[in-house]
Amino acid sequence: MHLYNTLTRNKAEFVPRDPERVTMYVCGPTVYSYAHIGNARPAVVFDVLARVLRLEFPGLCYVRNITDIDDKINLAAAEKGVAISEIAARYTRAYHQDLAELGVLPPDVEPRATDYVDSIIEMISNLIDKGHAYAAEGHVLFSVASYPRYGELSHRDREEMLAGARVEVAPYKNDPGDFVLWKPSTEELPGWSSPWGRGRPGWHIECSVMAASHLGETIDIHGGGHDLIFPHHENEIAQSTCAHDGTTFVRYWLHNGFVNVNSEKMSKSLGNVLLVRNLLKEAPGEAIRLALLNAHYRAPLDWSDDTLAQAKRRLDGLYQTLRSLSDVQDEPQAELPSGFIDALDDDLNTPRALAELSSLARQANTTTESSQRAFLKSSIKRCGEALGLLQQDPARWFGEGAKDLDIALIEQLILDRNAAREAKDYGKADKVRGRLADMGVAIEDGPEGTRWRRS
RNA sequence: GGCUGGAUGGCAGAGUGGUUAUGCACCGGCCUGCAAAGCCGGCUACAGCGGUUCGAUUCCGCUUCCAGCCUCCA
Repeated sequence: MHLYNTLTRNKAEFVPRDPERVTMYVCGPTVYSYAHIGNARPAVVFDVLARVLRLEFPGLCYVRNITDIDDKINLAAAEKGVAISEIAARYTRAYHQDLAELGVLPPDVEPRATDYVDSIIEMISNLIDKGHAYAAEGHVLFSVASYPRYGELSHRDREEMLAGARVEVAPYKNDPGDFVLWKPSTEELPGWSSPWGRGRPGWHIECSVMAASHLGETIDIHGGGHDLIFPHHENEIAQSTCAHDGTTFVRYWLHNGFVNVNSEKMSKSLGNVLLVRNLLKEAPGEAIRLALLNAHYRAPLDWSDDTLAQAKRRLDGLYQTLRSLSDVQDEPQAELPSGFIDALDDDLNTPRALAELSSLARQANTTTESSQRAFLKSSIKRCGEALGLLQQDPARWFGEGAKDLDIALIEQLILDRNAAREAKDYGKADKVRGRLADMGVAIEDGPEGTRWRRS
């Protein structure tokens, strides 16, 4: 498999340090509000990467953290008048629910920052001892000047960064680029006692600590949103590398592109933040997942009014094919077609993989030979599995068993209509079909009788 | 200002130095009582200007436009 590494700006073959235990860390959410589509993208993308890696490396250890200590959480708690822990718990739960709807499998480990404060304090002390950090006015800051390779990931020069600085530099910083490892907490804010007084961790340190705790000093893959390249990941590199005496922190850096909404950046000030839970009212989670995978993960994805509907219709077609294959056996051990594998092995090219999947569906729709149909069904299901799609029963996808539909009535109406057709009373037959259509039910007459689906 | 990455058909979105992406929508045909689904075909796409080349959407340069990051936003 070849992956594009942000650090080298090149696609390179992925060769794990230890094929028995491939290590991947992805920056998870800060739990201060409901997940939006931009949070969903990395979750889905790296879920697919984990699935694909596991095909070759079953010993993959995938860690995705929850950052449950952060000033944004504190702010949300103050605004809503609830306890900070309650905010974190509430949105962690919501995050899990939303991702489950999108077919995202849980990572192997999901550490929470607040469980690692002792280790965070330990790493900070270590950095101070080694001369990479210093305490000032209750804060502890990382000294970027002590790490000459700072800026390597984001391709930034420290001098140049200063020229473009938009923010006032805190007076306790030795260097404007220094960032906070630890900061003091007031009485009402969550805090832990430390050698520098009661306080809480800064933003970046928790990921360095959790990654090292579970995956060791060097990890194979580290992923996250494109915006995290600077400063978050740049700072993680500096901290981790310095704390571990120069040991390589991450071998492959992967970053997913942003989701824009109608060509604009999604932001609270523009009021165009698309929450996963709201999108789930418009379409099934699987359609959202497909929409996310329809673009290459590194490219920006523009979410327009049409995006979800297109994905939904495409899934309709795919499930239609699976439904027509319900008479043949699915072979769970079937191998993935090479074209499909090649696409995913090429820096996780999901659009190309989806094209392969569509091609299999077309073949399945064309052929009548039953062993060939069974083979294609198995291939489609295995491809779907790798992408986290097409795993439900087509009947379920098309709405049978849905609570808001009266199945018995639908079936009775279909019987009525077929009786009318038998009697060549097409006027009545069409009238019944119209009634079903009003209920949101579409009818399909086939050689094996009439079937229906949610329209 | 600095650093990245983009500009592909009605829409979404891959890819390639010369041959079909794929999907959605639309149009025509087949099938069907009619539809739907499916199948077959169509819809003459690669921002602009130069250069390299037998040949460029694909390589190089320039221009225009767009997006992201520049200390706590996935």
